[in-house]
Amino acid sequence: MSETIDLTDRTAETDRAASVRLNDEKMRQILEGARRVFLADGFDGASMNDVARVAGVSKGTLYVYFQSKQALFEALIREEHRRTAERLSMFDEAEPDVALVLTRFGNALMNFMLLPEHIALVRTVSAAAAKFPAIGRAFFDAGPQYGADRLAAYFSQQVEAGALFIDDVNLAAWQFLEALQGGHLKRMLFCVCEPPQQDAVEKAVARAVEMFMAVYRPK
Amino acid sequence: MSETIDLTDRTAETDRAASVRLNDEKMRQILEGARRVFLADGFDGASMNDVARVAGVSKGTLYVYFQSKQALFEALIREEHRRTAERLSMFDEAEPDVALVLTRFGNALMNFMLLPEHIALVRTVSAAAAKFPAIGRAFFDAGPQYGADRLAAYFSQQVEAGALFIDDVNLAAWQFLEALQGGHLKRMLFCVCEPPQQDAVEKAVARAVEMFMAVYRPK
Amino acid sequence: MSETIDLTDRTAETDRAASVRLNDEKMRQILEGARRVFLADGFDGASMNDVARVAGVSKGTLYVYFQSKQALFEALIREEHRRTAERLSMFDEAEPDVALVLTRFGNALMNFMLLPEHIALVRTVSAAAAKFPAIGRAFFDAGPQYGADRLAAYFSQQVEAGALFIDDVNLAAWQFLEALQGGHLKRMLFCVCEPPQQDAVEKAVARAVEMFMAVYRPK
Amino acid sequence: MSETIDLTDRTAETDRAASVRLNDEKMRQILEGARRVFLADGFDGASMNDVARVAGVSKGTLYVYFQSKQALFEALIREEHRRTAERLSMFDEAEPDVALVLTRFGNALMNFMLLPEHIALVRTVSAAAAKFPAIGRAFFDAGPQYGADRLAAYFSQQVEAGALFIDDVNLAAWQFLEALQGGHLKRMLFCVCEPPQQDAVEKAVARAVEMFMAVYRPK
DNA sequence: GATGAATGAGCTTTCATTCAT
DNA sequence: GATGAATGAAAGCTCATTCAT
Repeated sequence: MSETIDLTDRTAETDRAASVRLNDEKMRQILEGARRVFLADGFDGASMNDVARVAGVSKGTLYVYFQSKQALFEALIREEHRRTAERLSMFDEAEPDVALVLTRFGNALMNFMLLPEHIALVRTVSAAAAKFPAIGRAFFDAGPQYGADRLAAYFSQQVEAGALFIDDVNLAAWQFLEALQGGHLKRMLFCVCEPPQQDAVEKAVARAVEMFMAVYRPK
Repeated sequence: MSETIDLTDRTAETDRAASVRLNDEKMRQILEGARRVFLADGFDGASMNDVARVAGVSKGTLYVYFQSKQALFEALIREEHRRTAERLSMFDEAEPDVALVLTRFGNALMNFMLLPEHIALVRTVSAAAAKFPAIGRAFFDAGPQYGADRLAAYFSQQVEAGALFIDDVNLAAWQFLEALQGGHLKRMLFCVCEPPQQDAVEKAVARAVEMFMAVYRPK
Repeated sequence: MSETIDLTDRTAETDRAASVRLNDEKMRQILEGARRVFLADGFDGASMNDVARVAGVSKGTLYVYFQSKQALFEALIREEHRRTAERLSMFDEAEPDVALVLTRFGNALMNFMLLPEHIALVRTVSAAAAKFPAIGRAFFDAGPQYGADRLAAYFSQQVEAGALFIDDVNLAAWQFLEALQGGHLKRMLFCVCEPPQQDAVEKAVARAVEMFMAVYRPK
Repeated sequence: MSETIDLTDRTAETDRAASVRLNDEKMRQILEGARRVFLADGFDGASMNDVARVAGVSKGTLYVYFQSKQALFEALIREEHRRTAERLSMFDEAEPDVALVLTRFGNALMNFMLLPEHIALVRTVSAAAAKFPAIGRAFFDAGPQYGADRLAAYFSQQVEAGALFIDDVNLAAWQFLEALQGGHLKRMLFCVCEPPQQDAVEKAVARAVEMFMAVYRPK
């Protein structure tokens, strides 16, 4: 069952035909083609024909590397969310100014989340989640949930250090992450438009930090 | 071009064949069938066959009422976001306790946004937005944006009345709306799971109100 | 499971989409096209494309009338073996000369079994039987077995009437039917050649009757 | 043209690439794999992929040893019918009891013909005969026809020796061979079932001998 | 107005075959 | 000599759409 596949534990090797060493270059070509086509058209909207053409390989070759359209899609999403996870910046735990840490983190995160290609990924994965729950879950765990966990851990640290007063660090993390967006992500998700002005984003981040510090900073 | 269609200005009448008065009952049947199928399978994943079967009409009849699959989908989304817009409760401007107003509003909104059928709509529309930007925009304007505008207007009122201190009411509205979600909407969007416990949602709403009041309430 | 389908109980109606009355002419066209293509190329060798072209309908239409290639093939074989069964002539029980009855029957049967189109059917069905046992069994029951049963019943009558002495009428029937062939059927089955000369067949029939009467006629 | 190939005159050597001495072990492996796959799935139903996998060699290697799928199939059938021919037991010309000779021969032949793998071969070859007449003919000549010829030669001997009275030894041979089957071969051909009970086969053989001796034994 | 039969383009996938290594 | 990566044609099948009734 596709539902039971744990995407996070798969390595690229397991996508390949057993005991066969396929061409790495071709593999990259195919995944790149799949990325372009799937992210543009969605799972159902994309055709293997298109993927083959964009990847510059024959349709048959697609099936040498991947068992099915679904398998290719899953491999792609796996690949993508690995990049996503790697992207998540760490917190500078040595920096004593919590507001500064959050501001830096917020700006970095927003810059990434508002990239058109990330928006396309979100769109594609959320649509696919209805059909392939495992894919949606893997993306959620490695992306939003992972980020929230890291942030909550940072908060716990600061609470112990007496720099913050928070009773529910998880909820606090989620709400800070949501507030950061200031509607910009939703607008891009639905409106297919250019990313917002850099200063609008920075202002949203600044206000989110302000709001957060107003509640959770010790008086 | 689908990009130029302005969904918000269309009335149901303009979908119909010119100069013919079609059966309203059939029309409702078709839209209900389309709702079930499109929201379950997405635009590309749905087939007109399924829509016809679920609606209980013949495939030919579908094309009597709608020019194409795309036209039917657009009509459906239009219908849906009209319901959505109607759903958005008003603010009790007479109630002097702002925190209470926001809490009531927040709970009502979250209860609606976390309905599985609303999640399905969000998924479907965001996926379709890549192909049919007009649909995404119409949904955004009538849904999230409309809500933010109403909330911002309420904030302006309260600022004038001296009950709140806000310099950017729009940003404040958006951030309050985002903070309300506390990650629950994202989880449902990606994870195909049951709506969260009622008390978890209420806690998220309460904290969002607290956070908001901490920054914007006059000292 | 295809294995459990009882071909003999199906009527033509059940092949059709439920509650839909499809065009009889088209149905006949399709079955005729299928007959030509399947009997010439076998199940695996035939393509639905070819069937559609030979039948003079579109590929899509094939699937309006039949759910799958296998379903079409099964319907065809059902149709064919109905014709086959009808073909089996009765025995003139009033005729007192048993040898004459057997000679007439043998000649009629051989004339039918050696028809190129019957040979093609035997080839196709026996090959398909490995994949679809139900088809092979249905053909066997309605063809060879049915014939053997009828013949055995006739023998029983003659035994009771004192015209023949047979202890195992079933075995006697089978061996008479086999002896009739005199290698001609095998030659056509493997050699793709013209049916043998009429007099060669008649001689084989005559010898088979002789042989049969030599053992089973009362002295 | 495949029609003009005379399988009976080919030796294994001519299948091989000119002037190369290929590995005999590999050759056997391939033919064994081909036997398993072709006899199970038929010519059209079998894939070179399956043959390669079952044979334990690479797909490329198949084409080193055989020019094409058809060539491999022909080589296999050639191989098979050589085994078949070798299988045909000789007649004990010294044994004075003709009925005993025929009974021994009949039992040995039936035991062989009813082997599931022989049935599979008959099915596969008869199906292939429509497409590759040369294959069907080669099988017929080396199998049924060869057997009938040997038997007819034995009959001639016995006629000359005064042990039998037969005017057409060829027809007599064929009819004895057919009568032996008693329907058992047909049943297995169409019904994909277990071989019949040993005693049922022996009874059929005994009756066939009886019937034969009743006509052709001198009074 | 409503139907459902019919279509043909296009879908995912398989397969016999080739070729560089 | 043996391999397996790569191919493109063709397979079975689906689907949005049209049209005669």
